[in-house]
Order: sequence, then C-alpha cells, then structure tokens
Amino acid sequence: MPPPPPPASLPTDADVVASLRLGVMRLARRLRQQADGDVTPSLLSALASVERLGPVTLGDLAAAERVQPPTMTKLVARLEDLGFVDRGADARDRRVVRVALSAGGRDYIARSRRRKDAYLARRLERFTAGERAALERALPLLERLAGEEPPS
Amino acid sequence: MPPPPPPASLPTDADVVASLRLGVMRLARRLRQQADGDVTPSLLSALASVERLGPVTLGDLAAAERVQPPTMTKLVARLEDLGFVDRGADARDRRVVRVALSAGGRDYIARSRRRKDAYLARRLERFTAGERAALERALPLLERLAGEEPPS
DNA sequence: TATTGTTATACTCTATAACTATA
DNA sequence: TATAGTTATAGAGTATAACAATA
Repeated sequence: MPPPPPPASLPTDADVVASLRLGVMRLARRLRQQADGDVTPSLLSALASVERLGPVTLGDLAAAERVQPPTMTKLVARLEDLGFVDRGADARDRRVVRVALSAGGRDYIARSRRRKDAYLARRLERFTAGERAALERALPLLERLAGEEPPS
Repeated sequence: MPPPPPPASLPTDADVVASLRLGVMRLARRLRQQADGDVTPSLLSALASVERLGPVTLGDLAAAERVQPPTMTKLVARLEDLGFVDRGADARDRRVVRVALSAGGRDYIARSRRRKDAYLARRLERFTAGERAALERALPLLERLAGEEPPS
C-alpha cells in the first residue's frame, strides 16, 4: 500500500480520533488498575467470550478476543486455575481443545456484574441523565471500532 | 470501608458499565496493536501530556498520566532516547527533573496527528454523520471517567 | 526528616518462533 | 504435509519496595 492517496478529506475527524485514542487508552489504564484481585480485565473479557460463545475451541476464542493462540492458551490456563472454565479435548479431533464455562465461572460472572463495576458505576452516578444517554449511544460504536476487521 | 451499603440503586447502569468496560478494553487492545513502530500509545499519551503541560516535573507528569513515578521514569527515558523530550535538573532544587518537548517531539506530534490516527480514521469513514456525532459527544465523558480522582 | 526521583524486582499481557501431537 | 495448540522467549507497561540525592 503506497502512502495515503490525496488525504484532504478527514479534517474535522482528526481531533475526534486523537481524543478517542487518548481517552480510551487512559480509561483502559484506570480500569486495569481496578482489576479485582486475580481477575484482570483480560481474563474477564475472555470469560465473557466463553459465556457468549458457549463451549468453544481455543482457536475460535483467540480469534474472538483478537489475540494470538499462545496468549489465549495462557489466559485459559489461568481461568482454569481459578475454576472458571473447564477444558477438554474434543473426542473426534483430539488436537482440538474445547473450553466451557463452569459453574464457578457462571457464579463469578453473576457476582462480577453486581460488584466489579462499582468503579464506573460510582462515576456514572455523577453524570446527568443526558450524559448517560450520550455514553450509552456511543457504546455500540466503540464495539464496532474494536471489533471490525482491518480493511486490508 | 465495609461491603457495599444497600445497593439496590444502580440497576440499569449495570449493563452500560459492563459494555463500557469490555468495549474500552477491547478497543484499547486494538489501538495498542496499532502502535506505530517504537512509539506506543503509552509513550504518545505521555508525550501529549508533556506538550500540554509544558516543561514539567517528572512527578507532575506521572500524576497527570496517573502512573507511579517509576513508570514515568521509564517512559521519559524512552522518549529521551527517541529524541522527543529534553530532560534537565531544576537549577534551584536539584532533586527535581524537568521534562520539556524537543523540536523532534514537536515534529513527531505534528506528523502523528496526520498519520498515526489512520486506523481509527478509516473506521470512522464508515460511520454515518449521526454516529460520528454520537461518538464525539461521548468523548468528554470518557475523559471524565478516566480523569476523575477516586471518591475515596 | 521529608521529598524527588531511580533502581531492583515482579507480574500481566502480548507477540513471534519453534515445537508437539494429531489428522 | 497441514492444523491445533503449547512451550520458549522477549518486550511493553505497570506496580511496590528499597535506595540515593537533595532539601
């Protein structure tokens, strides 16, 4: 891909983009610091994907979380140590590892949804209804920004 | 601080909070992966703070970036290696280190603002005007969430 | 003694490269 | 030979604890 074609197009977006990048990175750092004991945001994110996808192969889980397989191997090992997932070899293709949410993982997610979000919830309490609504409207957009595949 | 007082208050917020946490962490991961060569998002964020605050002590910079001083020591050392900041002892209190943007740093920031944001800019191009506006309205809210001090 | 910053150490998260086991 | 996952290794980013230099 040669350098950019005649840019001259996204001028007002530049500030949005810069603010978004800095704001997201800083908020992510704060959230990481709020990690609840052993369960870091990466683990929680992976656990949420296991819940969402049901029993899932390690490779699919890595793809869903957009990390490389070795990273997911480690995350799953820690989730297993914590008793949050069960791991078993696929009966038909014994190379494949299937990861499933355990009862403990389900409990943790349920507890987490009431407890772990206290940090943000406290801050949201200080937002006006309009501000909260604005934030809520932006959430699917964040997901889209994070989730789409690079356009080549 | 004893466990939570009678929660029973922030019910609808819970989903917002969970989505925000997961969305922000995932987008942060993607942005980290987009790091431009040697200049990672952490470095760029610190560099932006140096620009914003002007010649600044290492401690104030750490506070602004909400990291611990040892972390900032490392980040500043790398920015110095890259030629983006100058570091000098304060003449009057020689314990103090002052960090200032160099010409190279200023150049980098200027280039970066046209180039480094391509990842998000490409994605934003696919948003409607309304979606972009929604995102823009949410940005100051992200800053507030990331920036406020914990309420005890 | 108090403050500013650095060094030492450790852990999480992530990656790439090389390997194992299975197909 | 090709695929799924693991092991080995490395580096960024962060923290706490212990230290040094200066006030």
